[in-house]
Amino acid sequence: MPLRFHNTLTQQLEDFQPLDGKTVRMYTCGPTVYSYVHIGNFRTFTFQDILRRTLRARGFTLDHVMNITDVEDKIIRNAVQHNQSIQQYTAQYTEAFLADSATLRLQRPERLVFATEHITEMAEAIEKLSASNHTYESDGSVYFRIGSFPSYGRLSKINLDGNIAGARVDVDEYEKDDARDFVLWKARKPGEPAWPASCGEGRPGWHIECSVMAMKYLGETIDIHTGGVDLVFPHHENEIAQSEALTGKQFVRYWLHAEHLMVEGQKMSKSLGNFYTLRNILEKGYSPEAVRYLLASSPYRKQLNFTFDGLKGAAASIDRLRNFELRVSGGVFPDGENPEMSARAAQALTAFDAALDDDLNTADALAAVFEYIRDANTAMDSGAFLSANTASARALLSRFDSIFDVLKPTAAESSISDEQIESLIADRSKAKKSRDFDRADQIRAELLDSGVVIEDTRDGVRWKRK
RNA sequence: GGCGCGGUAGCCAAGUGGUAAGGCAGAGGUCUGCAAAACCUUUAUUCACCGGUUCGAAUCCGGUCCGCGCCUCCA
Repeated sequence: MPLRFHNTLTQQLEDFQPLDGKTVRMYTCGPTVYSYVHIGNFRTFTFQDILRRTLRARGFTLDHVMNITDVEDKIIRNAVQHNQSIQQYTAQYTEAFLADSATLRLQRPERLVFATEHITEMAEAIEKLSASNHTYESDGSVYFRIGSFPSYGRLSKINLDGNIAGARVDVDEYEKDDARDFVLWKARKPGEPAWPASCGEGRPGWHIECSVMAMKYLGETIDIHTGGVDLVFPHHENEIAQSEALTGKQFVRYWLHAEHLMVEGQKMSKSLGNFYTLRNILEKGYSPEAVRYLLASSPYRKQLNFTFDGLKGAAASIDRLRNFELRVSGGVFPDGENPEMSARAAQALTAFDAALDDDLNTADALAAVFEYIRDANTAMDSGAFLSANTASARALLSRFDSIFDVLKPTAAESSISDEQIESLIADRSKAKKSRDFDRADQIRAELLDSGVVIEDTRDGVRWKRK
């Protein structure tokens, strides 16, 4: 089955193929670095990571660009409050974002690009748009006239005719011809950072940065563009208008949008007290892998209900996967190969890939892995799993982890070395042999205090760090 | 008002015409010095509700109710 994605533009599942058949040119909307990125943002970024990894697993080369928005109203306001330049102010949150992303094992895009490093290109783009009558100037600011772009609204299916009853429409803040016209260049205001441009000193609007940076690095037509659903309108709609008004070519072939995350069944908001950053959650003692698993386990087009029960469940699921991996790598199996078990693993691998190919159905992909694990465990218990079957089991786990990336525990500072652990386990085995179970249990408790779990199996003692 | 996503067991969640995946949690059991791990059994005659189409519907159609998002630079 071919790789298929749901395209927001057509609202249909479509077979995916990059324009040149080989390299996927992908642009993902990154964070605005005015504060710590929250867990809802990371739902979207985790989806982008699963997308990246799946594309690579299908053999495509990736050219993935993510922007960092480092000039914007909130940034300016906060920087002024902290008596810092916007560069100083954004640097710390860019750092934090990259660190958090690494904690969640999000692969770095091929290029991270910063808005403030592309002001010249943005000003040039605005100049071209003005030359072709897509803009107008008002009080020193430059606006894009959506009336000049007939297919405006195609992505978001927004109705441009008539009033938007019930909607809040800003009509007075700027002198706009149409309420939905958007700003390309904001005239300089006292105390704000500004750059010189032919249309006057000022700073770029938000939408223009993505168009300019995407096309600079990826070309006029790119394969995939992603973001959260809230970006469909107006951000992505505006990107299309600007870009296609500039080039006359289709800007993006596949638009993919991640649904939002809810927290305990409610919209995440500061006033409800359910607003979390990754750091907030890790401070409560949850592992980064559990967070990653929870964010990745639900398909991206469904709202995800983030709960602490769900996090505990995610951690338990990871334990099950890791226990199986330990059993495969540390178990002693009879010689030979059971062809049925090898076929079972191959079937699971196929099902895993097929689920991901189907618009990244991660829940279905996980089911394929868990079903295999149950069958393999059963076979191990009955002696039907043979030594040569470990290869196909490992192949499946490896494929799984190339996408989900949760098997390897995050290294924690440990007070105890592997040698000390082995030595204590040897002591405990001696104690057990002489039926001194009190001593044996005491050693087990000591190890547990140091974060080491030991388990007695048929094939000897196995241990893992918690 | 417009556009969009969704309502499946205690919780999370797959399944888009053929007779309800998977994970977590719970109960009982096997194994074990104990524990853990693992396995087995068990937990939705039923998929928000009502009507229709069909041999057959969680899946298609119509209607109703409910949740959420967007409709001003919020993932």
